Amino acid sequence: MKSLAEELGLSRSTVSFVLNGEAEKRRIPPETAQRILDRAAELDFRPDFFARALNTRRTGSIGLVFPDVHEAYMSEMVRGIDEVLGQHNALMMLTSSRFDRAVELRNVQALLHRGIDGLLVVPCADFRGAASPVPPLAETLRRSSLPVVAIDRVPAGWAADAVVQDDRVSARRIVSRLLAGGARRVASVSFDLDASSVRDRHAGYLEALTDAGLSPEACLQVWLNQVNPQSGDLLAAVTRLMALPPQERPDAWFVTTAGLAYRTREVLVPLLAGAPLPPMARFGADPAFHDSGMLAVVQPHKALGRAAAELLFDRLEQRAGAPTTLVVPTS
Amino acid sequence: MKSLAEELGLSRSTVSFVLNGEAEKRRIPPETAQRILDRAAELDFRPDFFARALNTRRTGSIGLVFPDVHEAYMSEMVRGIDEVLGQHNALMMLTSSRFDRAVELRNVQALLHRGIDGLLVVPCADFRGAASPVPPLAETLRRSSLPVVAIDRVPAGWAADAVVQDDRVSARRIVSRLLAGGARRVASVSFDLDASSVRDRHAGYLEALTDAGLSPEACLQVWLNQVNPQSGDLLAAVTRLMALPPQERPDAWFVTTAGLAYRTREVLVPLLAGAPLPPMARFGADPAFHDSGMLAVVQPHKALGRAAAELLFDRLEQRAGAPTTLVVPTS
DNA sequence: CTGAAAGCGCTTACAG
DNA sequence: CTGAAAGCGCTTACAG
Repeated sequence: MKSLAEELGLSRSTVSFVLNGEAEKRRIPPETAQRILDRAAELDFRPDFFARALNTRRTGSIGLVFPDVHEAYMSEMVRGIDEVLGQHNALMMLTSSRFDRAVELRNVQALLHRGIDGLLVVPCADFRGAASPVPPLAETLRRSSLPVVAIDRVPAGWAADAVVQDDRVSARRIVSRLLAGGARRVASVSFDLDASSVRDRHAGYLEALTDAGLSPEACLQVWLNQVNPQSGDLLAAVTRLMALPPQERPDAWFVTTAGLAYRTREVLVPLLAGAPLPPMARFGADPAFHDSGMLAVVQPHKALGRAAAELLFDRLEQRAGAPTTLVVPTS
Repeated sequence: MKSLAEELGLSRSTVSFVLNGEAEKRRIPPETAQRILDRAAELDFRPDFFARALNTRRTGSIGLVFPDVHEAYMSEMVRGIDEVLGQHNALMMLTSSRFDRAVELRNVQALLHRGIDGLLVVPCADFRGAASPVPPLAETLRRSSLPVVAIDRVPAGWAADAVVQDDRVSARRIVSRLLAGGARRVASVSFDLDASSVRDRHAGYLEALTDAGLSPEACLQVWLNQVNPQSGDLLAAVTRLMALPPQERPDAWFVTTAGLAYRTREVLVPLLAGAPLPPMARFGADPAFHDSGMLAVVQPHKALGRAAAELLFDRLEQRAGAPTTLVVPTS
């Protein structure tokens, strides 16, 4: 930049102003400005990122923290986010928390340190009742005063924006479909996470039962307390339910996530002793070209991503207001 | 840092040296060093990222450019990379090129501008014969002199390191299994990409035929020239093959990628008129809990990721040598 | 309208 | 062994 200024016989300030699009504001003659712009383009000159950031404290980067980069939902969500970031000339810095709140916190701190203008996070949740030594993310973020939007679930103590899908209504609707199909005893299987999405899906399940004039029976709810249901608790729970007298046994299954639904079916099939698989419903679509035959709530991942990114840029551009939680409908 | 130095009655240089782990080299009394370290830890002080990078030109960030973030292979590869980055205290900056070389180039430039110490890229490829206006990635990278490792395929003109799987041997082996099962006319379906992986898989296919004493017949090779085979060329090609006289018709299918294999099957099934689906083989495993019944080459994505990241750090640590291409076996 | 100057928060020869 | 000083490449009041 120095050489650019010297070459054109101008001061570095003038060059800097023009390059930052403040030519008008500074009333620099359009002709001078154009000369600078032309020459900069010729040289393919871009102000040094670090020098610029050291002064302005802005980077044009948005941090993302996702529990995993392989779940199918990721891709659509990232795509939605990417579209919006593109419109704002921002770059995303994507990290994976691997469903671990400690890793999540580390990633957020690393992103903060490296400079991001805003953060989008699909927060991890602890199992209910598991006293974690990791301080809540909300705390760290509040101190940093970084604009941030939570996606998919609202963590405890969250004081910022969030974008979620309508978990309660979706659960209610899909469980109602099971009931409309003739089921009377719908079992529900869920990770027992301290997350708004889990609570809401469970609430929707209960509502559907009530709608149908059934009273929810506690014994048909399976709460899993471990990430890996292969460890046996899923098998134990399903076995227990299938050991009930025929008229008390589940005749349909509602599972809160796709992966868990497949595992449930895997465990269930051998226990059926040849009887037909009862209807199953769950959140999360099948992968392409693989029809599991289950009812599925198709989650609006791309719309969630878009909405979250747009909300974030609203905040960055100071269109302030109290923190909101946007609810995106499912299909 | 200034206040830290003043508080301890030391110069900023001394503090800087100690914080950068050069206490020994500078022969600073261990006791002084410890005082600095302790107080820095107490204050949770970390040197400003931008100021540091402005001087050192290093960021501790590694850029990743992947064609997509949703393909299943991504997750394992990212995990492998992440493990190695963790060991080196590096953070990854992940971007998606969406199979578009123009986007790929933009992403690389954005990463370069934002400062990365090295780059890992799963390169996009053009369709063969499609003269792209986008200059080869290799060119841009050569100019930047950034350490870089290509994963999964070696682009044309690549002068740096690469880590690939053994595409030729894997293809040969799996096609041989089709032949060992009794197939005599194995059709091959592939995107006609200008990529080493595509060439190698095709070579392996031909070798397997030769091994079995069969002469490759050109008419059984389907080359697709568009990303989206739903546009009809796949249907046309498969229809053509199935319209051959019975003894010339394919009795097994080898497809170079999983997604394309599912699409091929989708197109094939209606044409079979109730006849049993012939054996199919392909690269890429089924998603969890979904058995397609096809033979599959399980790709060593995690190992590829690990190996690529390790190679990159070797370069960063100056353990130089000529560019190499590592070949990781499949299973 | 323009430029000289201070400053962003560090690192790193260099002199002692 | 330690510190004063220059410099990394910009931005941005401020004075004119």
